[in-house]
Amino acid sequence: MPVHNADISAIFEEIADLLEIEAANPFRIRAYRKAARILNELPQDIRILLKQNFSLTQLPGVGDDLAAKIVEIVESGSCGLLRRLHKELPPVITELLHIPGLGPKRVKALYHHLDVHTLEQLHRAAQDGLIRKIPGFGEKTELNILKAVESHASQARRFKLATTTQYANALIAYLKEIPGVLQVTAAGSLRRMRETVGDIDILVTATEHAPVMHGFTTYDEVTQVLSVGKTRATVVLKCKIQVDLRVMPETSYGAALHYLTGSKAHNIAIRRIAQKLGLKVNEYGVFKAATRIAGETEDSVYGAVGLPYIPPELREDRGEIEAAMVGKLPNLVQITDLRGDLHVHTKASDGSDSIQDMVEAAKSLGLEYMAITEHSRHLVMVHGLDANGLLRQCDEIDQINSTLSGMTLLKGIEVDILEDGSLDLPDTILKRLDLVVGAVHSKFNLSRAKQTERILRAMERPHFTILAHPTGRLLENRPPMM
DNA sequence: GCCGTTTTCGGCCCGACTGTTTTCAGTCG
Repeated sequence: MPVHNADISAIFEEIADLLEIEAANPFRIRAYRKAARILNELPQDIRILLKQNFSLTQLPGVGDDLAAKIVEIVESGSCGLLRRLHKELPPVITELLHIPGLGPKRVKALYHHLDVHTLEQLHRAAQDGLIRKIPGFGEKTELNILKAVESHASQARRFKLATTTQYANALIAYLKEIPGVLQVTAAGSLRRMRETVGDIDILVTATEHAPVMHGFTTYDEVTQVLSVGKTRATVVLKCKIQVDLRVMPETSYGAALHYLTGSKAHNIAIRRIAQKLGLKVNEYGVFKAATRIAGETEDSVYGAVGLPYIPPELREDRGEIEAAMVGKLPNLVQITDLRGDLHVHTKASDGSDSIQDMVEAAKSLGLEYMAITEHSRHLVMVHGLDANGLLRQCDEIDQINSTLSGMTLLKGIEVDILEDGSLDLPDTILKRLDLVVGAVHSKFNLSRAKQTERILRAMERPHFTILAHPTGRLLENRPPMM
């Protein structure tokens, strides 16, 4: 069984969890977590890097010790430290850390006092009223644990960006109507445009706190108020998404937006830079001793630590800070940069509009070209086109093209890549098209080698132009092909 | 456990809210 980067990352995360329960040096724990994150996001395969004699200590956060552990895991599939930790603590105990309200100290106490190490045991202990008897725990804590365990099972962990944006926008519009509210902005992973988000973070600036907190916690989609203070509150919406809201003075808007946007790793890196400059960065601003020197805008926060503005989409501590330091931040693609669309369906297969409707929509977006790419016949459930249907559509496209100015319609197909790597339509038909988009829609679980061979074979066909959705994943629904 | 334009040793980001331990630890973001 080959060891993937993600496997090593998972082992380091588990070690960090167990060390945390054992109350190990917090910085040692952080080192394991940082290395886990780096490995998880590393584009190159560790096994290949090792074969090329790459020195692992060149990776950020990886020193001699962790490099040796990575080699150990790649070679043996496991890690001695993790085996030792498992002798002291049952492996499944780390799942308790994922219950909101339970951290390492409480998990350790639950294990030592009640021998609880699974969710089921935790649930039973809470129902039996045993938890409140542990020193440091009380009736309320026990009730919160019970509720958390019960909702944990049914709760999806992350939500798609597009879905979350709808809920966030509705809430933002509502908050803007509250008297005294000046600005309402979505922050967090939503603002960083991550493909999935775990919760919604909202920043509000207002002349008064109280009306905002009252309005927020009584929003009619709120089903649970998890916490509410003077400047911060957390609720859960009907759709099960958690929302964190922070109310800040207007003068701290930039610093608060930076803090709430994250990512956590990016913020830590920025704070470390500030520290070296003798400054302190928090959500209220950038401080030199007790004097605030920046914080009204995000620009001012970055400026105070000697950096240009870094767009939210890049704030993951994946090299953007180093790039910013030397003036080499990339220019992000803007929606206005898009000149055409090469993957479009109409109601001829599983779309919902006519070609003409799609042309109008493309024109209104300022596109210069658009390819019509229906599914091919193999996808019966979406009325994929056969050769005759496709040829008829080609005639229709020619006809519409003759009436267009300033925009070109292209003839295409999203042709199925069959299990053996052949395409779902013959070359004699495909050669009449402007482009051929190939895609896998079935047999996602072939072996890695077979799947690769299948796709490579398809790409070698003479008229093949573009490979669509290369991994076949559906976010939160179907894992990528491996 | 990592790291170094103050350091090869001594640091390591910062603050809010909750519940319970009557002054603060634990958890979270």
